[in-house]
Amino acid sequence: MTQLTIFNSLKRKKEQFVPVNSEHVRLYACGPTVYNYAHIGNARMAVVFDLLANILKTLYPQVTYASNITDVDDKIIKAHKETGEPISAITEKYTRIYNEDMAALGCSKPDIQPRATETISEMIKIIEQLIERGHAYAADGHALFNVPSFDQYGGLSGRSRDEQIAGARIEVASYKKDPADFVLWKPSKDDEPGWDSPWGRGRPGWHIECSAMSEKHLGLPFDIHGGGADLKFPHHENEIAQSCCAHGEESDMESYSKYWMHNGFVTVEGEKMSKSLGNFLLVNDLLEKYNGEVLRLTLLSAHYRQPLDWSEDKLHQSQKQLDRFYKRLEQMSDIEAEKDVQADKVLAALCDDLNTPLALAEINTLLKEENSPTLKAKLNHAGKLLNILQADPSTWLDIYEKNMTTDEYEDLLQERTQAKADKNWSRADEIRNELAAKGFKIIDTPEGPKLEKT
RNA sequence: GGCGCCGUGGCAGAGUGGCUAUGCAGCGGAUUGCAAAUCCGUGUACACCGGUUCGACUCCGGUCGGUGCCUCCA
Repeated sequence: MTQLTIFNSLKRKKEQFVPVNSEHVRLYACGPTVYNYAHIGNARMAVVFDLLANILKTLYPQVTYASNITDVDDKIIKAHKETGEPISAITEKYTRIYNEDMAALGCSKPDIQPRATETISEMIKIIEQLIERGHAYAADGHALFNVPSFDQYGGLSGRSRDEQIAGARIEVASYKKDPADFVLWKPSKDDEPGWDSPWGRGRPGWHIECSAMSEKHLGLPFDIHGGGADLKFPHHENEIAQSCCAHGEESDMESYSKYWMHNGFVTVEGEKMSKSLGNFLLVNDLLEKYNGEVLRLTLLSAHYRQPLDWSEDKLHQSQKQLDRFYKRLEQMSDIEAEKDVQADKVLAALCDDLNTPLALAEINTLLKEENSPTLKAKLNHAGKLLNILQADPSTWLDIYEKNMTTDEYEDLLQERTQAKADKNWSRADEIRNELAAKGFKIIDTPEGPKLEKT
C-alpha cells in the first residue's frame, strides 16, 4: 500500500502517517461560522480536507471525517441585531448555502457535521473536568482556562508564555487570574442566546466547541486535526490545552490529535482578502461566473501549505487544463477502461503531503500516451482521487452534435459547409463571426464542424 | 518587538547534491481557403554574498526583498 506522508504542524516536519487504529481513521477539520456567505478562503480549507478525506478513504477501510458548523458566536449575534433576522434563520440559511457551495466545488459532505448548539452539554462537562483538575476557574459569570497550569501551552504555535505576555495587545479583563487566560464560558444577556450552566445562563467561548465536538464524534486521541493557518494560534493552541488537561494528559499534546495540518491563505491579486479592501471573494458569486470544478482545480493548483494568489489568469489556466483532460476523455468515450489499472504516480504525488501541483503534472504527462483502455482507466482513477473529471465529457465541452438537426445552429453550420464547398469564403467567415458573437467557436473535424462554447 | 513562511524561466508552480518538471503565454513548423482545434519543435530559470563539497538551484551562515500570525479572520 502507498504510504501517506503529511507535514505535521505539531512537529513542524513531514512525517509518515501512522493511524491510531488502521481499521478506522478519524479526521477533524474546523468548519465555518455561519453568519455570512462562504468566501474563497473557507473554500480552500473545505477542498483541501475533502481531498485528504478522499485520499484516506482510498488507503484505509474506514474513515470518519468530521467538520463542524459553528452556529453560536458573537458574529452571529451581531448579524442578528443588524438584520433583525432570528438567529436560527441566519444559521440555517448560511449552513445550507455553505453546504451547497462546497458541493458545487466537488466536496463530499463530511461524514459528520456537528453543530456547536447540539454539543453544549458536552462542552459543560469538559469545563467541569477542567475546573476539577485545577486547570480552570469560575469568575464573574465566566469560566476561564488558566494558561499557567499547562506547561505545554504554546507547543503548537511555537511561542513561549513570556512571548505571549510581551506581545499581548489585548486588554486584560479584571476577572482573569493571568493575562493569557481565555474564556471557556461567558454570560449571556437576556436578548442573547444562552444555556443554563453551573456558572449561570451563558454561552460557550470560541475554542471549547471544537474540543467537545471532536471528542464526542471521534473519540480521543483521533488522527488528524486540520484548519486554516490562522487558527493555529490561539484557536488550536487552546483546543489542545482544553482537551489534554480535561483528561489529565498535561504532558502529552498528542493525546488530543496525533497530527495537525494547516492550509495556507488565499490572497486576491496579491492582497489579503479584507472587508476594508472590498476584495472578499464569495464562492456564491464566483459560481455564477465559473464552473465549480474550475474553482476546485484552481484551489488545488498550489500546494495546500503555500499561499495561493487568486487571479483571473489562474482561472483561465484551470479552465484550459480541464478542457484538455475532458477532450481526451471525450475522444475515448467509446473505449472501455481497463480494469484494475490505477494512476500510480498521481496517487503517489497526493500521498506525499497532498502534492497536488505534482499530481496535475503527472496527469499532464499521462496525456502524452496514446488513447487506450489503460489511459482511460488511469485518467478515471486520477479524476476520482482529486474529485474532478466526473462530468460527462461532451456535456462539459458543450459540443453540439451533428445529428441535432432541429437545432437552429445546424442550418447555419450546413450553410457554411456548403459555402466552403462553393469557395464562398466571405459567407463562410460571416457565419463563423455570427456564431462567435453568440458565444460559440467552430471546430472543424474530419466528421464535420462542431460547436464549442467559449 | 516576538514567532513563522517564502524568494525558481514572461506568468503560474513542483522538485532534486551531479540527469527534460509540468501548465499557461510566446516563437517556429505541420495542417487549414483563412482561422479554430490538434500535433511536432523551441527556453542550461533557480534573489544576493560567503562557506561545506570533486560538484549546490538543492546543505550551512549572512544580506536584501516579500509575506503570515501575535487583533474570535479559513
